[in-house]
Amino acid sequence: MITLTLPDGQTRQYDQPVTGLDVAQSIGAGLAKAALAVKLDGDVRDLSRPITADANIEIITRKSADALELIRHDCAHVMAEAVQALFPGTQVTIGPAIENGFYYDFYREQPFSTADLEKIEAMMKQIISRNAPLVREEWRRDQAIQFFEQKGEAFKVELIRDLPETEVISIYRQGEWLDLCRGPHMPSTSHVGNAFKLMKVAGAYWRGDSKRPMLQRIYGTAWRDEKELQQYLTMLEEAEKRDHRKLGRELDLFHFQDEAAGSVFWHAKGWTVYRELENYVRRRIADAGYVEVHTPQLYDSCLFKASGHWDMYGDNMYKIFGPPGEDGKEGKSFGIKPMNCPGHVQIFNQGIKSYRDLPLRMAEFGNCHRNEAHGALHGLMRVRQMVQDDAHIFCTEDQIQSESVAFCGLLRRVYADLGFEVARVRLADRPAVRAGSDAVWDKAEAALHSALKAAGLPYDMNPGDGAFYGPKLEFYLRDAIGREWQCGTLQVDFVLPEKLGAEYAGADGQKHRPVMLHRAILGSLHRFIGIMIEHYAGKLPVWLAPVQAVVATITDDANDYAQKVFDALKAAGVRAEVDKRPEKINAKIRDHSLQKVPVIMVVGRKEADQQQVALRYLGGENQKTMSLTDALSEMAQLIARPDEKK
RNA sequence: GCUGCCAUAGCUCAGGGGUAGAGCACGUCCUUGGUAAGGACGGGGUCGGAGGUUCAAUUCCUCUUGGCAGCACCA
Repeated sequence: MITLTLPDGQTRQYDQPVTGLDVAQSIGAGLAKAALAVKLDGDVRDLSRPITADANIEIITRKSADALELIRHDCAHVMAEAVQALFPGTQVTIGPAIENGFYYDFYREQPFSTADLEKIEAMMKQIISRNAPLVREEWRRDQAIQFFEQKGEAFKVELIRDLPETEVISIYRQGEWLDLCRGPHMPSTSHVGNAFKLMKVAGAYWRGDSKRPMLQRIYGTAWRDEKELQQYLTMLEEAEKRDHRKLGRELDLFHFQDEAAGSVFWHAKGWTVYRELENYVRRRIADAGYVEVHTPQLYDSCLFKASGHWDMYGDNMYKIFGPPGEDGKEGKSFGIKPMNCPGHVQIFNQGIKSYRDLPLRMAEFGNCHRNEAHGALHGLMRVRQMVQDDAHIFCTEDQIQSESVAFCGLLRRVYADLGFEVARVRLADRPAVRAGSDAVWDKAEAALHSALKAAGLPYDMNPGDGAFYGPKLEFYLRDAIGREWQCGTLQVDFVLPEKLGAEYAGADGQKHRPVMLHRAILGSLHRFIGIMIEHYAGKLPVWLAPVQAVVATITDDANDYAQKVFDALKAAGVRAEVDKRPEKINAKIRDHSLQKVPVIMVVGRKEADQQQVALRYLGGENQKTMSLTDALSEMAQLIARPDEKK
């Protein structure tokens, strides 16, 4: 007797093994028709597989949350069949469902072109309309290897060989075509529907390993219906409109050029945003008990050799080699700092530190250079020269927890001020290869766990992904169009203080090693500004906007008065401009709106006569006419920085 | 770094073996107009760089630099 429990708590009993389809049918013919798969105790399985034990069961239909993954995975199979039908000799590898869609990696000498994608799409539609059932078969290992070897599918053979002996080797057949696959799949290909689209072709390494062959990955997106697909495509368009590289140029914030690839030319407006943001963080961390320092750019290589960076990250560091000496000896070698930590330890090491000095929170907005690979560069998001809101907290092991709690609070405050929420926190714990004893790791990980609990932040684990020198927290924020960005980080470091000989005198009069917490809230200021530009679609909060108000005249008669308003705004600390061009007011409104200026103050003869301004907000439909005095006090409210607001 | 694609005016882009074109932007002039584009005229390009093929290259080929998408990387 098998007892199956439905989501609503109802139970059903069967005296012999049944399939998911049987269960659906026993509930209703309509459900059986709509069923795509079943979920047994949380595991999604084919509708046709026998159920042999008691379980909680849920019938998955197109409406279920799990349907998308099935649709996408099946779509990947359909695409693979289409590709092999159109391009014989192409080898298949793997093709999973991913966020928003799926991909499949192929091996073929000749690259796929964009035009090929259309052909593949057309073929996929044919395959789907053929509606072949997706049939699961279980094969013996040697049978599977022989079959794929005969077909010349070297990658599949490698996959099978690498499967553990205990693993069942399952094959899914759709008509003539079949693929090695763990499943699950929907009953037949027509369930894929037609709300899919092939998006792009790109290279991807076999098994993610840059030493192995480059495959061709075709990405597609797939949804339940046309409407969802359209929504997704619209979201992509929206993301494109917000692209910070485009807005950066249009709003005259910054530019890039070949002679300094990966470095930013900040224009006056962009630099205003940068300085505002940096100063904001500066005030916030000062309030939180940090001191700010500034350390050198260029160091003798011996420092980075001692810290371990020269060996570990040398390829990504900019190095300078001095001329050889007269005796023919090698010249000195230098490195431009890729991060601030070794410098901070040098400051810590000056004089004698006592436990009374701890925790010592040392911050720096230091310019760091990293020779990032060409392919990694991406606007402000990934640059070769950047500044982090970096700080190192020198503390005792016992202080890790309280410092982490305090940091979580500070980070939340900052994200909220900047218009974001913490979307996700992950705790990356000990990796296989690591420094430090297990006892110390236990303590550090426990401290981070309890810090997150004390801070009331839900989190999940990122097992084994900690740095070799200690566990870390990763903070993600979500932007206006739903994308997540990892910005904040807190890393516990047992290693660097030892390598660079940091110590303090404990209450016991003995020397002790401090622990270092590497932490950043925004991460790279460059990248964060990129994220903010996209989050706000260029319409930065008033306190960050490079130009906060423009005084625009209607006729020349108002020029003198406009100048007076402008002067008053400047005197009140507003970043203002005055527009006296002989253009119509419509054109002026349009120009400044496109420049995302938050406030436009229109002045004509009427306002000049009555010492008023017509104040109009960006994107607003109507305007408020008010006295200049009132306008100034309104502006004072608007430009208030988040940490200065009452 | 790897795979593919791309590079033409400040921007967005068209063109094509016989030394280039649009819209916007820019300049001058006219217009003084009340909340998202007023009008006329004009200036502007070694067609990313270096080689090669050719009578002739911006166009075809090779290399190189940079960009885009993805992969790898991200202390």
